[in-house]
Amino acid sequence: MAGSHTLAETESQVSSRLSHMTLDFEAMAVTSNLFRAASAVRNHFERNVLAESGLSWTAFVVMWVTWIWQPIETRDIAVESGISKATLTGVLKTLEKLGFAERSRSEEDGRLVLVSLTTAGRALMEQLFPAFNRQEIALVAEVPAAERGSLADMLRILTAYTERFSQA
Amino acid sequence: MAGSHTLAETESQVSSRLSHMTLDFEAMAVTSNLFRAASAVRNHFERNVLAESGLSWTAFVVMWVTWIWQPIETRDIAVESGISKATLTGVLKTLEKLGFAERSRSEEDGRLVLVSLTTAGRALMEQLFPAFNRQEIALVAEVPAAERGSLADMLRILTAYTERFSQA
DNA sequence: TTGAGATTGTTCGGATACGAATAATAAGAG
DNA sequence: CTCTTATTATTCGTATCCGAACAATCTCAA
Repeated sequence: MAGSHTLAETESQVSSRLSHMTLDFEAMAVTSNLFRAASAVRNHFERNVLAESGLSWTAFVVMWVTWIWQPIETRDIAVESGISKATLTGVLKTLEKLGFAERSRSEEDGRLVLVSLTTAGRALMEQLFPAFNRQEIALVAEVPAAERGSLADMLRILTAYTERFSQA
Repeated sequence: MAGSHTLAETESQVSSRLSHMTLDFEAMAVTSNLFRAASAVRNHFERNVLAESGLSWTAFVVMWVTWIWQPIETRDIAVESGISKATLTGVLKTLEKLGFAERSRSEEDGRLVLVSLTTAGRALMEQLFPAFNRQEIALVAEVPAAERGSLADMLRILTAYTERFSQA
């Protein structure tokens, strides 16, 4: 949200719109920057690492989760990937069409569907994941080393807070 | 990505898949947590603050930017909101249909389109934004006060890094 | 055993989301 | 004035993305 305008300009404009309200600009800055960072980094990775493989960010995450834990049930993939069941169904359809993943009914429980990577899918991940990690390293290198752990921890705190609600 | 499994479990599984590679787990944790946090917080806000107004997260951000800077050119809205021009066209169509925003051709430059909120749109923002900020405050309160500024700064660093590429 | 309730994956409808192509307009060199 | 180039918003095609409704399957108490 803080694009071409400076923080001070934005705060001044917001204040003039809601002069009667007491607003917490620090809280605004955190959520605003959280989403700017996430979408900017996501687009960067999609264009510079994933583009040639034809995978979207979400498709890559689903493949990664499957790769690590296969065979894995779809409900678990959805939770680990942070997407809904409905979205996962579509992504799996895409991955099957590309020949990277395959579904199979569970023997023990007819409601469950197990997912595994194909040989081509595993080969892709073995090539793609190291390239992905190299980009992650370059990205995180921008943050002072002493603060990286703290950054990861604080992000975990934000996630934990929101997930506290969805369990009820 | 780090859902029901612990960090140690995940690292162990990843190592067994790529035992020959040297991986930076700290870098992995930062990007992974960045996206988990962003999507978790986004879903939380959509369900608990935006749902009754019928706005999506993106629609809200577009309305917020327009509200602050109106009248504003669409190209600027796209940059400030962190979405593509193509996406913005669709979101504006939705907001016009809901009666919250309106488009008008620029007098000086026939290529430009200026966007403003309607009376109903401004009324909605005056009610919605304080509620939104209250939720932001509750969320950020989870992070130790002394580290909040640092968190915002580090997120800004990540954004700046990726945007360094897209300018060339 | 049976039937009500819970769980799971899919489908459906509608709204993002992006890159590429496109039409309209503007700017600038000659 | 004109033609080339640049800029802008839209359209198009395709892929997410979610909530709600749904059918299939399982569980477990009566």
